[in-house]
Amino acid sequence: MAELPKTYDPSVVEPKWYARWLERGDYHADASSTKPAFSIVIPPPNITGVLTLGHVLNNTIQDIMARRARMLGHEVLWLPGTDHAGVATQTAVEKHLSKTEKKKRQDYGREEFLRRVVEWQDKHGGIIIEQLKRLGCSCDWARQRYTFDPDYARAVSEVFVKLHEKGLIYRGRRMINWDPAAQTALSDEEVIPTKQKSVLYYVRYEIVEQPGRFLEVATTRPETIMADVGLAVHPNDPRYRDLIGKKVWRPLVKQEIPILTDDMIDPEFGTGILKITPAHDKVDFEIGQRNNLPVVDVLHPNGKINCPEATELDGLDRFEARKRAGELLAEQGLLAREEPYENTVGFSERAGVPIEPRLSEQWFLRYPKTAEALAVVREHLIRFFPTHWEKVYAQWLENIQDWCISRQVWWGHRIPSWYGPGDEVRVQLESPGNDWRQDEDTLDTWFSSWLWAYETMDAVTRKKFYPTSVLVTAPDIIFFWVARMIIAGLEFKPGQSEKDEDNIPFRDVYFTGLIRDRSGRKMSKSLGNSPDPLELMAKFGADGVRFGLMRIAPSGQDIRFDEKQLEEGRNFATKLWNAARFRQMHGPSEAAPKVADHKLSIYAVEVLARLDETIATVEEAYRGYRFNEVAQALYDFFWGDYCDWFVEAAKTDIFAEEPARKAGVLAVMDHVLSAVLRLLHPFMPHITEELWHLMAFGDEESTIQFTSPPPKLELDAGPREQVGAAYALVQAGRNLRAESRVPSNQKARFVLRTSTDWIAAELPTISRLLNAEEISLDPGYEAAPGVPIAATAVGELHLIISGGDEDAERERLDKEIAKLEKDLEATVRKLSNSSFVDRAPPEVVEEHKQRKIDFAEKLKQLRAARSSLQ
RNA sequence: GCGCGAUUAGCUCAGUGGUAGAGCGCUUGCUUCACACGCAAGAAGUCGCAGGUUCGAACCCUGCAUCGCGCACCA
Repeated sequence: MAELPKTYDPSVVEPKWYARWLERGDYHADASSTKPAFSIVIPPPNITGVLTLGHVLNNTIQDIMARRARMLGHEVLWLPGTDHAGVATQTAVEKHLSKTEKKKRQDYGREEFLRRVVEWQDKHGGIIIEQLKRLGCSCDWARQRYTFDPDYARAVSEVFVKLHEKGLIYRGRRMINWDPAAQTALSDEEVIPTKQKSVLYYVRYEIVEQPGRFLEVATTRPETIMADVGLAVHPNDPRYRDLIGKKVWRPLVKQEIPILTDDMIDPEFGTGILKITPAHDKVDFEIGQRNNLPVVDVLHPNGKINCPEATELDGLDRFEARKRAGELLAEQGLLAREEPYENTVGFSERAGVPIEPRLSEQWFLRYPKTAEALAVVREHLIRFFPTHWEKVYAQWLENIQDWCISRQVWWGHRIPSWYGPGDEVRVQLESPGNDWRQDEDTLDTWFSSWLWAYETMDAVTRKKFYPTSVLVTAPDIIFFWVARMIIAGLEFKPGQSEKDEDNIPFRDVYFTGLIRDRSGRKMSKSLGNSPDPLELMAKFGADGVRFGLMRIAPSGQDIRFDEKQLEEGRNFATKLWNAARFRQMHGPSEAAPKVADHKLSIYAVEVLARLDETIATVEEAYRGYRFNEVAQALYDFFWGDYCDWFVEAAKTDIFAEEPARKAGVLAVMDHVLSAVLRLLHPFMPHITEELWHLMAFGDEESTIQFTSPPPKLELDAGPREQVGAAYALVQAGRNLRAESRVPSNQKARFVLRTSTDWIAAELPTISRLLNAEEISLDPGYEAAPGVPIAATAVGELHLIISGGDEDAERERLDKEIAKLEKDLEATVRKLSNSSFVDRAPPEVVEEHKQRKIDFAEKLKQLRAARSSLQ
């Protein structure tokens, strides 16, 4: 057996194992398996995307669940794929072409442009897939899907046709969110309300019937005044009652417009008068409808002013026009004043520019099954983790609006609507004939992703794996994706029966936190605060990154990212490696050690008992999707209980010349290491597989991936109290050493004043842990003045040093006595409180009683020592 | 305006009713025969504020403050 190198090199080991796992076909999901099914569909990353820390977090969690399920004997399907990401991809390609070829998409024409997008997709697509593989994701790559796969695309069209037949999809001229940069309609969800510093202009409108009298109207958008078709006040506003029905002169492009009333006007806002601009505001549009007002549109689709009558403004960009309009009004004496103002403006999620409310002919979906979608979550047919997202979900569904599903981008699923001779419209998959032309628009990307949970599966796969077990996603797409997938499942019923429970897309939804940078900002490309996960993996290993991230990712909380945390993950991997290395130095391991056949030291029993407790903690934490707790429990057990305490204590037996004892200790090490490797495997797949083989815990052909996690041993925990006392003794001794400035490399001598008999047998180990030259037991020991002393449960411990410093020791003892007195007093006070004794749980009272005895005993020891120093 | 989170050691965060925890950072001592990506010891917190419930509150309740995130027809 070759000795393992001192530090573990993940850059070689990780790719090696990943390649082998793929070769073996370990991630292929067998739909005909009789094993219980466990399935996850990946939230498909954008085809042209690159891996972010968010992906790392999200996919590590999915991988942990998939790997654990395999170990537990499930047939696992983790279905991967990518999303064509309409607007996002098109924008990226447009940017690229404008940079490299200085051309716009219109310069190429639709066909050529799409060819360029496909070219781009083939070049950049799949990068992220390779990155996921580097992370160790155990997806069934043979089933990788794409939202543009021919049959997937066909399903998207079919769904459109079906919903149209049901009357749920309709075409209409309505107010929509227009992105002037991408020049497409957007859904409400793609509009990000953003606080903005702007200016409130108070514009003067002259009353037609009373020349010389002006009405002041507050607006943030003077550039749309030319589109004003009226003013409105609240019907009960006494200030303006006499003006209702009269007219005013519209500034900039002079025209008479009426003054009317509407309940929606807030008399408190501005001057209590609203200018009605139906073409450029949703509320104004509604008021206009109610009052039969015309619609005057003064904006081009690209956001430039379209108003030849206003020569000064025509052709200007909307923001320049706003400034200029203000100036013009001022010049004409029609601007009463302007004041700084903060308002909320909708920005396009993709292009990052303010959206324009715009009247436009679009396709809409009236959501089906909203009541059912609410019910399945409220009744916990689908469980959310953490649960508070249920409320957010419900709020959205209860206020749901029709979904604008058409987009004026070229990259997307073409709408299956055909326009024939004589304004005839047909919605169907194939073209009705030669003289029919297809709708130019494409569908919102999410109109294809909402089918992802089942349209990625063929009938056989669906039978075995649908509904999926769990969905792992970030909460920012709860409306975009999660809610819509639930609706799709309930509406299209891809399950094996008509029942909701067979058609919901997933049983559980786990919402991850968002990863922020150190100063709490959201990570984004533009801020440049998003580290490259591949560099991080090169530095810390995929396992180190995974473990480090998971350990600090509490369920559902946002995470402030710090590279230090990944360093800890890497350090933990090295620790694991070295612990295995240490074991290996003492001979070959046993694959299935029978620890019960050996006579075990009290330390061995302790570590085995702690392992049992850890397994219980881990299992409980998994049930609640608390992965950070799993990671922390394993970290604490392995580093603390096993390495720091057990291995150090075990060295007594390892280096002793007693084969039986040595064999026992090695068996326990094998047992624990084998268990820890299996418990850690979902988090750190590569290093655990590597060590599994190096330690020969499985045979050549086997893999840790399909071994079951260790069962609990359920040992008799008899000697645990002794171990606790022994370890406490060691800590007390180490403390004495440090405070008395006996350096770590210097042997020390101790005397323990005790009559406890079992201690004698443990002296070799205790001495080793204390780096003591000698510990003598003396029930009647009288310490010389100035000798450092510590009170322990098994008696006073004295550190023998030449020329003890009486003053220092006096001071130290006083401090310790004072602290003990305080603790004892608090305990006594509590116990003398009859309400506490009567009403607290008996075991708590018992604990306090014991504590009181321990404190009193220690205090007695220390006071005796102190009095000898008078 | 409504709703949801957060507020614990210098930093990042665990901790859901019984003597305040981890890692990093810091101080001190150690290259001690697995590991300096390490070992040992230590300093460091009126658990955001104010009330309440309770024998007992970081934890439960009610306000308030600050930060973040949703939702809403702020012109």
